Amino acid sequence: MTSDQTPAQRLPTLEDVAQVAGVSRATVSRVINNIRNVDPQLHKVVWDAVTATGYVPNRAARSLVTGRTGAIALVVSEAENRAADDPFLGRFFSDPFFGRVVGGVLSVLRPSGVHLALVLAGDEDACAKVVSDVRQGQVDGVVVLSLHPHDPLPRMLADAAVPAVLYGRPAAPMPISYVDVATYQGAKLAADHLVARGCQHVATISGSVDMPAGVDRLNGFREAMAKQGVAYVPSYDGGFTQEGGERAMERLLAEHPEVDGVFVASDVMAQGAMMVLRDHGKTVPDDVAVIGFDDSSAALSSRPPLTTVRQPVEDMAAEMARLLLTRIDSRANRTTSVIFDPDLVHRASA
Amino acid sequence: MTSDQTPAQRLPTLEDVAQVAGVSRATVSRVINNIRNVDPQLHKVVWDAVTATGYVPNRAARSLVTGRTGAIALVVSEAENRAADDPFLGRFFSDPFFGRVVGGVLSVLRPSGVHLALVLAGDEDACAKVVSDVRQGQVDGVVVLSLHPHDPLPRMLADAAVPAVLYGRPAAPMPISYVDVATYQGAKLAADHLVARGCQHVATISGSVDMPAGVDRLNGFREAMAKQGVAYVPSYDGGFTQEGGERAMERLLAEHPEVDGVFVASDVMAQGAMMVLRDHGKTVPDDVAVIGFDDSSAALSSRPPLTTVRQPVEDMAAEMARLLLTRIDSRANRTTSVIFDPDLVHRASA
DNA sequence: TCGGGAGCGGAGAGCGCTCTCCCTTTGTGC
DNA sequence: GCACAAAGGGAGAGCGCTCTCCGCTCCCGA
Repeated sequence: MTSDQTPAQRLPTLEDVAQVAGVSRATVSRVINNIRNVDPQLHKVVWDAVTATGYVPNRAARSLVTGRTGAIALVVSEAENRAADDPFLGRFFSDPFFGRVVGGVLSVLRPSGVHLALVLAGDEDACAKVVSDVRQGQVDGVVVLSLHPHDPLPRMLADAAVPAVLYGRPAAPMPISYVDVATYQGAKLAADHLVARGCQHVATISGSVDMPAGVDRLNGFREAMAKQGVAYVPSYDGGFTQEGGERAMERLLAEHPEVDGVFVASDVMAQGAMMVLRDHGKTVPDDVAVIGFDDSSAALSSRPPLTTVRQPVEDMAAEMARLLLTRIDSRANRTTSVIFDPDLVHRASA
Repeated sequence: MTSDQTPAQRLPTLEDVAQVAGVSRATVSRVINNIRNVDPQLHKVVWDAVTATGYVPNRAARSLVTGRTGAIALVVSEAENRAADDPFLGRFFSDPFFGRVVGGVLSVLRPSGVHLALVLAGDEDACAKVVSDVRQGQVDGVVVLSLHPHDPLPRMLADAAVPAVLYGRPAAPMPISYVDVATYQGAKLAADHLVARGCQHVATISGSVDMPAGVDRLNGFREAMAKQGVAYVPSYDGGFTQEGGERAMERLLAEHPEVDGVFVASDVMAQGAMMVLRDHGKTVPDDVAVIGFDDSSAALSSRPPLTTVRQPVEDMAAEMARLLLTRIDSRANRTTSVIFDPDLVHRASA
């Protein structure tokens, strides 16, 4: 009664485990970190002692000596000069995308005990902060969701040669790892589906053409239609916003009233486009078939539900985490890219 | 040339700063942590040395001795027995709410250098993990977004007497800190606005009545209408989903076709309700005025844009962080609640 | 039988920081 | 002028862990 004056206060340390197991601190450490050959019997004895004591490694102490923090940052970078009231960030969090990314990343991180720190990088200073954070060992690396084509963060990370993985190909070529979806292939799925439905007059509403996703979705669709023998596809820029999608569809209907199939480069734009179609008395998909891209929440809440090209977001996010952990482990500064195949999700709009 | 073999490798430590400043390590530490009286002149000398060396405290070393990690977790808890394919999490990330919470929390955390770790607690095991994480010092405390009334996490946190702050009053009374919005007051704003518009036949579509938000929004609205002399307000349960809102509106129109004003307990339900109104040839707000609650993305993307009761989410989230940091600092186990005033955001629907 | 290597485990030195002592210096009241 | 207090600053002991040495044991081939 007098010996244990700290009932539930002090957490068990390596020393405690070592004492229970009857070995030295070093051996317990080796067992826990699976280093070198430890006698299998001892191995078991040590693990029993670990469970008996309820030992959990102190990550601060471990960090101190290894120089790793055991944490990576998920950076949501929206850095770009623009009006302070631009609700872009709101719009970004506006669909399951973010949640899917987090889920995918955590599925890889959790088993390895690595923490995920959330960081919002709103301007160039914040980007600089991110870079210095990883250089100063606040985190071991970063996974980046970069929302703008002119975001300086990817370049800064590449220059600093710091462990980082992007979601999506960077706007300009640079030595940095990323995961992406095979956009051309996705656009082809949409094109082939529209043609198979018997659409005779196909058009497309594109995203901003200064973004890789915008360009690729447009060119991919054109190429796929060309393969189907359709030499020309009218296209209208919707700028990846709902209002842009509405305007683009207005123009499209005005200039090509005979249109009976549209590939819209994002679900949000498609939602706007379908509202306009409805206003013009066109039914979807009977008068005009519509296919979106992303499979965001807009795809489900729109009427009718949107047929759309889906990216395997969770898998891509998980791969980001995997790439990053590998990169951190093998201190080599190699950049890698992994490209995933998209799916066509069949719903009512096409 | 031979002395500095590690050009940009080794980060400056307290020792380095001390050497530059010509004082001891202890003094630098005192200056940096603002502890005891240090000669103001020395104070300046030390800070100059800090900037000169580019020193940044090593948080692992600091954690090791203070026993604090300098990190808190943002737990998104959706634990509850239900179908695996329930897309609730997706729906949750489906609006700016999450982003606004993160922004609010980070605005407080950033200046104090505290990290925000994201944790998804999907089931009871994950909740137990959260509790043990904070007991084992993986994080210093948790900020919780609990999505279900039967979520076991709040109770577990309360029982463990661990630093934690909830967003929203817990479903059952328990000793745990939380921030919330004055729901009755918000409902009153909606009621008064509908009456002021001249609505004669007011009804409400409520959320799930097993959730505090559901009950309070309903009762608050009834009470406020009663104060306006309206003894009875027909109400229909929409279960906080878009489909539920649609069904509730269908029933409402069937049973009370004369309705000319509706308070809908969430924007998502209001979006569904407005679609139904439109299908029935009713215009909003001329035939029927609609007021939502939350000010989520649905409020802006719906047609017409939704007049809605807005919670000061950023402020509330910031307060959560503040409460948590205070609680962590003063190891006392005191629970607090802070209640915020809602606003009525005037848009086109009412 | 003996040397040598391989395998296994222990001892101990820190990682960078905070914080408790303790010494020095300066101020203050009689 | 002296005793005492108070305040500023230094020395040094760890926090809990990893990892490099190093020594012991065992096994194998010569």
